[in-house]
Amino acid sequence: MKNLTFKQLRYFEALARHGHFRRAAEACGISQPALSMQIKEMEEEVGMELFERGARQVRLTGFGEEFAPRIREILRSVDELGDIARASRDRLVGRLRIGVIPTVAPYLLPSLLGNLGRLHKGLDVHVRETQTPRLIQELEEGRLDTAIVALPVSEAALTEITLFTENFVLVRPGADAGKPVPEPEAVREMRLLLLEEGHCFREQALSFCNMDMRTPPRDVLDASSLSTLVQMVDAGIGVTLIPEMAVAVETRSASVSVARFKDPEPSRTIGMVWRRTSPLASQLLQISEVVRRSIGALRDQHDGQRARDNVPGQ
Amino acid sequence: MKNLTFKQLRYFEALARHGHFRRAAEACGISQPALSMQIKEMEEEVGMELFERGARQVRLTGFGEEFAPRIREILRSVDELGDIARASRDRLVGRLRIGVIPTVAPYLLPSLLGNLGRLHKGLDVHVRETQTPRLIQELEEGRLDTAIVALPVSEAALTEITLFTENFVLVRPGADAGKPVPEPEAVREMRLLLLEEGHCFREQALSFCNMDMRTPPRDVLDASSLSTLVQMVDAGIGVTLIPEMAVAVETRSASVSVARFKDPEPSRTIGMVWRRTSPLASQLLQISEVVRRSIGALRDQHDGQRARDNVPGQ
DNA sequence: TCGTTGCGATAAGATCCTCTTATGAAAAAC
DNA sequence: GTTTTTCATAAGAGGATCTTATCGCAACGA
Repeated sequence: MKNLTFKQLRYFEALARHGHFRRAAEACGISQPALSMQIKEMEEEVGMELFERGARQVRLTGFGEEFAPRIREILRSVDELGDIARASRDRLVGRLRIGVIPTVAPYLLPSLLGNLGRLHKGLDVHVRETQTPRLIQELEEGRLDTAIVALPVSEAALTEITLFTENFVLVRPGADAGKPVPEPEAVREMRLLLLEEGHCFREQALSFCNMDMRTPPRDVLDASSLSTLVQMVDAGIGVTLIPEMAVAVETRSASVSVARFKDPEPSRTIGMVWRRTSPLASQLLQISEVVRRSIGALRDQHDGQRARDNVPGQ
Repeated sequence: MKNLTFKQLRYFEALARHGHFRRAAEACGISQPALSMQIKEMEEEVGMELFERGARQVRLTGFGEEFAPRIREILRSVDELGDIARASRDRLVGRLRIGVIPTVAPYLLPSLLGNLGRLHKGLDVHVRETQTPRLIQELEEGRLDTAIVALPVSEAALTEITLFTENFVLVRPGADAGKPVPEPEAVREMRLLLLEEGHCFREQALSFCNMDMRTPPRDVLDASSLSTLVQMVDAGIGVTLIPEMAVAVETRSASVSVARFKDPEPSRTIGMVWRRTSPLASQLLQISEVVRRSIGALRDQHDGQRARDNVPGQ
């Protein structure tokens, strides 16, 4: 049964339908002898006669009739493969496994998932939220299709594209609202609250204050989310830095003040990365556009809120 | 999608399983470039990349993963075709449509169907009981596989084999039991009860009495079954002829007498016919053996009963 | 950083398969 | 009895598929 071919199945089906070699051959677009040979070969392959050649008509044998519905079913399945392929040709479809770092996920995802669902119906999005090193590892193992992280990643096996750059802002207790913005070095002397180890944002914040990773600030509090940090500031425990993106969400229900730094403002660049070999490259570029659009929407929203709250703009 | 081949599907499956071209090729018994080419061709056919070629590993794309289970299902179905063929190779299997004339069916079928069911489990027997011309027509149209009729049929398109020959016996009212057996011509003068037009047995009986079909006997009664004929005789309405085969069943509950004719006894030959082109020929020969065995069992039963009832033997 | 190694892609030629046209044989139709 | 219809067979052309040899690329090790 190893040498059965699709052609033979199609020819079988045509012959069963027409009951006539010449007409069936015509329907298949081949000559009558070609069909005779293929049917014969198929019968040899199967080891049973499939058709009864009468003087005036060709009929399925009882055995052939057992084959016919199964063969039709197989041909249908194969045609369906074609349908699926055709349907997915230019459309982004199937599973998309996307990783996002925790300091981006809660702000970006609601908007992004909404847009993806609207723009790419039939796309099955899986989200993984964890820290950069694990995302990169899973990406390289093929367990993720892409990741949204802070650049640069600098992995030879990965392609990275920039999505946007955002500044960090200082979050202080509401009472500090009017005070001058401290110099980076001055922040070192304040009670600076930071995320726990492993978050790239922690390193970025430390780096801005010119702090070495081996000489941590006086009193660190290892929070697991920006939300916790802001709540801590609100409780008067200290100050913290958060990315602009998080301002709208995190300061909404807290009486804290937000202050921009003087130039050069601290910032981070968020980008998308994927395996250089990924065949999804072109689709991922499409996705990156959707991400930018989602960010844009967030920014507008943020700006609107900033105006209402009288938060210093840039 | 018209040029997909089974080979490609098998190669796809192997590559998906091994995640490695060389090993997959080895598993398929071909060289690595051959596999590369077929996969590439398949991808072109589909219009999508199915595998992601990484530096160190080969993985299914998300799209490929949608294909994989379907392809496995198709391969499974094809293998099943092989299984079915192998299982049916030497065994008589599937549907067997058998036609039987009404003057044989009620006596032969109980035993025959029992034997067929016992000897060929999995054989799906369909029985059609009607008169010879219709059986022959349905046979030639391919709506029956074989028919059991009185020979000869003399159709060029049909093969016929003899199953057995049986005599006709005279059935008279029980009161006539001791009377001498009449000459054939004498029967003509008796009130001879016959089957309705169309039954071959009617013609055979008439022929025995040297009656032309255009000069029917004085008082015909067109019965639709031998059973009816015997009941009529039992009621004293006349006499009839029935084949030996029917004696045991039909005279069991009637007080009629059965008499053999003097040589040459009237008789008929029952045989099996099928299309000369039927691929079932060899299986039908097997079937014919089962029929003979069934007839033999009937005869023995009949002989036993004849001995008990003191019916004249031959 | 530079060979080395492993892997898949590509190239060129041999082989096998499948198709076509031409023809044969058998049965049916006229 | 001749013609027609139909499927099978034969022989050769063309195409598909395989093999061996080789390339290019990336990862790995010294």
